[in-house]
Amino acid sequence: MIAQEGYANTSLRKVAHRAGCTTGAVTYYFANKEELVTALAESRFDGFDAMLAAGRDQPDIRAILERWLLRTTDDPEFWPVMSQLLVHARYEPAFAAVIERRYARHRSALASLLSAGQAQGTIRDDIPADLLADQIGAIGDGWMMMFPIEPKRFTPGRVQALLDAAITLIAPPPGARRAADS
Amino acid sequence: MIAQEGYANTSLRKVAHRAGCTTGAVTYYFANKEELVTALAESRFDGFDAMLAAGRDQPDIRAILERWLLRTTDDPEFWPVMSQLLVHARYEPAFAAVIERRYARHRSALASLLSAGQAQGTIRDDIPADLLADQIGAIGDGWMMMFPIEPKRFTPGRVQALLDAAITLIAPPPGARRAADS
Amino acid sequence: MIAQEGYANTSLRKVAHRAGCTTGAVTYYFANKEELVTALAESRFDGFDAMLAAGRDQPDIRAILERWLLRTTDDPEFWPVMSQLLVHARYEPAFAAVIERRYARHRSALASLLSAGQAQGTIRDDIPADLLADQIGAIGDGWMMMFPIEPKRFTPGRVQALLDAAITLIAPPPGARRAADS
Amino acid sequence: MIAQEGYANTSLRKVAHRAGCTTGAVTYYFANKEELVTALAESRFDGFDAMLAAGRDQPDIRAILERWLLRTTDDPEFWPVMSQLLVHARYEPAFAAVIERRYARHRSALASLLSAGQAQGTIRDDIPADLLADQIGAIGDGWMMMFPIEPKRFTPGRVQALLDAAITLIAPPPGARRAADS
DNA sequence: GATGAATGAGCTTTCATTCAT
DNA sequence: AATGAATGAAAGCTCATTCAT
Repeated sequence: MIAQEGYANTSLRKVAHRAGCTTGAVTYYFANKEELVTALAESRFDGFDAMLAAGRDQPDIRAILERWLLRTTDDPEFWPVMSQLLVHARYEPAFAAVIERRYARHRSALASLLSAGQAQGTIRDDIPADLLADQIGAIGDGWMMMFPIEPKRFTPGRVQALLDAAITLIAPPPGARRAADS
Repeated sequence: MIAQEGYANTSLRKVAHRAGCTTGAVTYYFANKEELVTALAESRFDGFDAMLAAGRDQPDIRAILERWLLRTTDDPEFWPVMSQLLVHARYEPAFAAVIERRYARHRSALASLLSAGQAQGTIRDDIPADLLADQIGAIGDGWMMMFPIEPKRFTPGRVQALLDAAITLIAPPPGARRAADS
Repeated sequence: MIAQEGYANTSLRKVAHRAGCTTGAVTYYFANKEELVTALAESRFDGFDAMLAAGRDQPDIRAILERWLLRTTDDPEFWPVMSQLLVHARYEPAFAAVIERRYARHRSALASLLSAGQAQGTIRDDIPADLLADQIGAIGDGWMMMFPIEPKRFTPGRVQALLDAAITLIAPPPGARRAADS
Repeated sequence: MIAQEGYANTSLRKVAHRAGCTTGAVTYYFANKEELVTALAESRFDGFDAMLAAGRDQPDIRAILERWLLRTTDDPEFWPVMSQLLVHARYEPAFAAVIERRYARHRSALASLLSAGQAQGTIRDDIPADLLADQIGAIGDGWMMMFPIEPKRFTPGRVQALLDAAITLIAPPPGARRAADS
């Protein structure tokens, strides 16, 4: 509902109707709208975490980014929903807290992954891992933000190119890599 | 109003009250809410363009990024407003068109700047300029998205570090630069 | 509406319908339900004050009581409305304040009237005027409270008898009167 | 619940929650809300009757009034509950019937008490006993009505003074008493 | 140019009530 | 005996919009 109509146009009535129940049933399970939306946010993050965990055994920064990007085709509503939720988080405190906690966790996971990559020489080490994680996170958020507005720009080919470019950005410079190899 | 209360909590009534006029006056000048919001978006882009134009004579990618980031302290409501507008653009076509047009212009300006930088050897050239522009744009959007939610993470020091890291990401790798210099 | 259906069964919708306008029109003039009800209370008190003022030139305790009692036949909804309002006042502070202020005024007016009567020897003076005023007020409130529940008990004859009895209660005792006469 | 939040703000949900059971349990024991409220009214009257009966052996009009007034400090919720119930009785017939029956009984008990007093010469006999009973009842109801709104006016001292005044009002006038004595 | 009255639809939420379990 | 899911109506209130003035 949120993905298709937007947060502002999503009413409990419409949600109930789409869920095939009455408005009363919705408010029976969720004390109020904020609680419903917060539960939705948690569930989306859970789904995303599960997806990340699926590839935990062989942690690979490219695979992570790829999975994030493939959410687009995988579940084309994931980004639209998340961007709606994120943008409204600011005005619903209980909700903002969820976002903050979850995002911090993702960032630190990403940072430790990058840090490991730097030790192995597969990630450039001229930028601290936490800053790299912030930039990668920002790139992901930026894509997420633009996708709902200009989905046509996210063709499979372009997505692939963006992915390659992102990998290249954080790869060690050829000279440095050579130095590490020697 | 939008920055402080969020798009969903912004009504024509409140806008009128803050503007010191009646609701009727608002609807007199703007046929409907979408037109008002679209006008607001245009004006924000205009302001941003003016800011960019101010440094047009000596185009410097670092200065551009710096100006974008400094919007945070400069006009702390710029990012919150823009993120609210962007996220709602999807559901108001006339409005989405404005975004699309303006963003495309910014991206191509950024791409030509990066392209010039690549020719001069100040920007890495192992990634096509248009892809680099997309990534830089995404980073900017990502920052814009997170700032309203976690403003505390955007301390002046962190902003500076993020800026430096972004510059480093798109700088030519040491080896490549030396090769270009020779 | 309140008189006929009771406070709890009175909705803005019903009020609007009876007033021949939309719910929006009601909330346009009254910010919320409490404000509407408070305005109603004020207006009822105003009406009652006007009625009292009409006989101000020749202040006569019997006439006052008579007018209060005749409200029953005069405007048979006055008591039902007032009792509903009074009972709900406790839970709507802005509204309770109005009641308190207005009642205090009536009580003091009544007390000074009784005091004057005591000086003239037309009112018993073995009970302080303010206590007498409280008792008279309580009698009036008690009538007001019972009337809506058992209107049949308030036949014109009974009302007259109650009035006579009340007057007798506060009249000077025969002995005392004789003493005053001498 | 009714005393604290008012009749209009009392829902079966809240009652159930306070009783530590489910809404279903409430509707299991009481077919509907009116039945619950009626049962409450009966129980309150029962409690009041029990209190009156406690002093039945030595019937004393002052003691009766005193007990009624002491309900205030005894059980400070008695008056607020009763006034809420009474005022709503009008709009719930089954409930109004209970009130009518119970009140009639109290009034006749009071009237016979007063009549006996008149025979003994302890109560003024220039007003028929039934009218006196009505007035005393009205005074009690008036106090009950005002107490929830302005509890601060009912200090122990004031309550005592009101009680004394009421007794004085219905006492035989000094002259008449002397005449009866001779 | 601007007002302010008014509309009517829609919102979130609360509620009494029903009923299968 | 009691639960708890679910209903459907109604509540107070907000809103974008219209329009006569």
